[in-house]
Amino acid sequence: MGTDGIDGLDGRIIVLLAREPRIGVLEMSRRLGVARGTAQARLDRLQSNGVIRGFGPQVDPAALGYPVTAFATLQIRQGQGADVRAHLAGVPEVLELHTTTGGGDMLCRLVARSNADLQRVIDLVVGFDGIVRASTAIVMENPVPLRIIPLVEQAAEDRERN
Amino acid sequence: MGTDGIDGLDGRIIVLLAREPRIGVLEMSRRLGVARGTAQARLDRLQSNGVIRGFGPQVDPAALGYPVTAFATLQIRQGQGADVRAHLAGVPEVLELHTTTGGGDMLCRLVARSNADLQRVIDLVVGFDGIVRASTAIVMENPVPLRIIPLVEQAAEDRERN
DNA sequence: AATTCTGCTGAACAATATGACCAGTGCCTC
DNA sequence: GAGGCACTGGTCATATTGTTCAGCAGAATT
Repeated sequence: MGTDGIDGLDGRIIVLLAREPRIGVLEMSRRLGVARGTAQARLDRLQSNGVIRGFGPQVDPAALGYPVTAFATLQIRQGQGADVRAHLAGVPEVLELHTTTGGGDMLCRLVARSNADLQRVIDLVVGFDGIVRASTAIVMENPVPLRIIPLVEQAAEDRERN
Repeated sequence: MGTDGIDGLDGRIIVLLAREPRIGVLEMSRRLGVARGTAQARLDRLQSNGVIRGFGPQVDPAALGYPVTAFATLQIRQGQGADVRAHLAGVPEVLELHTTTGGGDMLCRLVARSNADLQRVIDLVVGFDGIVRASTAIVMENPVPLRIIPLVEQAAEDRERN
């Protein structure tokens, strides 16, 4: 396709947007030293490309009253995958769910109101027929919060070097 | 403190913002049926509360050329935690890093350009002195992408019921 | 019962940003 | 050499922003 990847200007747009998300297109063009139309067009393209999925608010579960995060590895009974997915999609405390290589394994990210509440959430999650076994790891620290900037910069550099 | 949690209007603001992130405060107030000043004040409060951390662009690693995601569980040698954290923070392909309960365990999210490239990333990640053992699970599907809306709605309902 | 707080309303204002255009220019490809 | 493409720098009318104001209702305090 050739539509994949980003160049240096795209990279700078994303980094700038990550640092100061509420700036408008005009201010953006000033910072980048390009014409407003250019910034506009690049931003439109990044969004229709799917590189930038959106600008949804980043909500902190802790501030919502859910300070405990955990990852659960689930072993699924053969053929029950779809049911389990539907079940987990219905649990608000399941923030994310992946199916991974190896047998019928899934990995999900959970949050809870407290360590005690985590027990309730886990029971809710694994108390379902298709789930054979579950092992949970509680998050203590988050030294590297979810980030994308370093990867964006690397992708932009790689593209530039072509 | 009592500053934790959100009420129904806060919840509707977040949901609305998640659905149509680029709308302004004025449009927001129209949709919610409140005065502009109210919407303004609520949004400001949500941000200074830390409930909304920001509006950074949500970048899709796949569109950047990194379609492969994996989770790696790392076993760390006693006392080497800080070094390992610093090492992993320097690897762009490490999108996220958590320390979890149990021994010296860490869980990190990785991306790579391909399955073959994943080998390079893993070598990069685990080729470090403090890391004793690593096990990797490659993500095949992502039935529930990272989400927060259901939790926001539940938190708002819980608050309302008081 | 009176008072003070707090949050919401509805309105105003100047300043700014937006979306939509346009002609002109440099670069690359065919 | 002609087109196609992306960028520039400019215009325009319209919409939105940040800020401030007085008024009002309900809750809590005195």
